[in-house]
Amino acid sequence: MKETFAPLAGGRRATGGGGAPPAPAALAAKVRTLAPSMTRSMQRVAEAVAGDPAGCAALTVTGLAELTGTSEATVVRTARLLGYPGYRDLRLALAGLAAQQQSGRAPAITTDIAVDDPIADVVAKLAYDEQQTLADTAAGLDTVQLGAAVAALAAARRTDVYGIGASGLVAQDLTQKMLRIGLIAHAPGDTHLAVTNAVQLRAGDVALAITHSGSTGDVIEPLRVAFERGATTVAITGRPDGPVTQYADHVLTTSTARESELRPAAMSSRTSQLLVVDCLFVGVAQRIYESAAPALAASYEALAHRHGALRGDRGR
Amino acid sequence: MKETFAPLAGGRRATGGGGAPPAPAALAAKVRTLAPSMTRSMQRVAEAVAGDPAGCAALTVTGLAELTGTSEATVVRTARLLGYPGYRDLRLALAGLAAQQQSGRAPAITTDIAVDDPIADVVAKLAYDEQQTLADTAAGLDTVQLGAAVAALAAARRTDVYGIGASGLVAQDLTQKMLRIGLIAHAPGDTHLAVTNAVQLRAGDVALAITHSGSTGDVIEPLRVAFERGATTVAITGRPDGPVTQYADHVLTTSTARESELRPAAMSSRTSQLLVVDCLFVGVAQRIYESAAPALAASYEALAHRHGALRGDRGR
DNA sequence: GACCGAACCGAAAATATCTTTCATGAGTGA
DNA sequence: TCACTCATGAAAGATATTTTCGGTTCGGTC
Repeated sequence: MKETFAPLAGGRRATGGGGAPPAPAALAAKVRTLAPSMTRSMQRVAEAVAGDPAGCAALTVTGLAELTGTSEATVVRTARLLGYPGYRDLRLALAGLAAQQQSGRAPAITTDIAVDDPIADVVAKLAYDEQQTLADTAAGLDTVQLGAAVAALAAARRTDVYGIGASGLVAQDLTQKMLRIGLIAHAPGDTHLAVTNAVQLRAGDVALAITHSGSTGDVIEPLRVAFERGATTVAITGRPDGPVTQYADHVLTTSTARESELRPAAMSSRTSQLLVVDCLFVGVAQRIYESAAPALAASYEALAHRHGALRGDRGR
Repeated sequence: MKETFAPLAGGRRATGGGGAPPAPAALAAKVRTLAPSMTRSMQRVAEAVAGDPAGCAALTVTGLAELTGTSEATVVRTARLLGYPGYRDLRLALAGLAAQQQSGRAPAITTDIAVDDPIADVVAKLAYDEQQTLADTAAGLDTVQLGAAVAALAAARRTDVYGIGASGLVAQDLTQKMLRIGLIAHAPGDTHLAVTNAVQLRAGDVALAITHSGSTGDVIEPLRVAFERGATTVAITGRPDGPVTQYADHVLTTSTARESELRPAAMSSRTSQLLVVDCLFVGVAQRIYESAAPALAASYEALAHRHGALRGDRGR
């Protein structure tokens, strides 16, 4: 009998070793995010869980193992990977998810975009998918990590942002915005430049890498250099277990939406990354509001001026 | 290889003789209804359960017993009385209830982002705003104009995309994607380059200008040149009455969401522009599917290879 | 005021469920 | 081909839940 002590029910559960708190409704997103790093058996389990939360919530660990043709151990492993201490907690979350789905509106499942879809359908489906991506990302974002990253950025002497390809544009977006509120940020255009820059970083600086795959060498390399130089490093990636996280003090996970031939992964990852970047920006702007406010106002001013040149500027 | 393939999870005990199916969300009511027929200890348990479903869902039977100063047996008895086969099922229902309650009180995000908003609120509000922007954009997009622009792009000998600042990133995004499916597109980095390029355009080419304000000279100028050279011109702008539309054969309108000091207009306009650009891209990819398909597949391949380097698996 | 019966209640045994360990074998890269 | 890693499930081990059973309290009765 372990009469230890009442485990202080009300409060938040002590986040186990994982670091990522259990997801409430972001489970489907999490499954998609982590699916690539799962083994086949675990994928089967994850698929079953994501496909029928209500049904799986009614199953014991043994039942789910049999249903998916795997073993109890695999089920537990999957639960762990999804961020729960064990199957019991996954099951609880599943029940919650099922209840939400039930009470909520229809799942509104959309089909993939087809080659012969009329243009109006394309618009509707793309908009829906991106909205979904945003919701997933927001739900799956670790606010603790985010807060830490914000704090680091706000206090940084200078910030380097690394990204290649589509992620490079996101990197530039963040850089532009940071410059606009008076922070020093760079987004080196190519890898060599990035590494050269990274060498200059030291404690108190921040290096931020953006890569969907989590394994883009061109981005990892400068981050590694920055990491070793003592800079605070942040990674924005869709693969929280990818190599890039090895050198990241803080990891921000972007969601991975289902993709189709006509809707490459790059689209949803970009949407997801931009949301994260926006969150970082706003968070930082809050922190340094005193000094950022004039800059923000100045931006306003400049824009208003442009608009003013137009016509009756219906402001706002 | 024991592909026994368990038919259904049915193996579990049938719901006891009770006959009453587990209550979904009417738990609080049920507690009140049954309270009179409960013993004192059971009432304590029922009260705790009804008062803090989320908290109780996190407790084991022992924990709840201690919290209420009763015993496990009493907790189980209470669960039975409430219509569940046992505590385990009550707990599951509790988790569902908690999730429902949580999701129920979501619409508090109608306010602007404040300086002292906690980071979690920032995430929620930003995501919500961007979703709103997407919905607005999709609703306001003229599919006829869009279709015409798609047709022009798909048939173009070459395409120039103009954009400055944040819009410049969107321009680059479109350019990257078009190149990836074998179309010739450029996004000149500065105005002079843009104009120089524009001079080369002629009938059968497309020039596409992206500007939120609709009056950005750096973007209008090259578009004007292209227009006069006989190229088909497209404008993506938030001001369908702005100067830029003067030289545009097709105008695609982006939505302008409300902005606040901490959420500059650039954010929502970017989201909006990207959606439009994605629609253009997908539309074009549909039109030239025959030639684009191999390129799209090749992109896939390249990505898969990257992933392959990470770990061995490629489901999907 | 004392006795009796019934029902409440909790401690601990019994059972079910979940978690961990460990040996095996499939797949991979050299 | 061989060594090696890692996924995998069987079974042991740990926890949680359910049941059993006897003590206790309360209300009614004589």
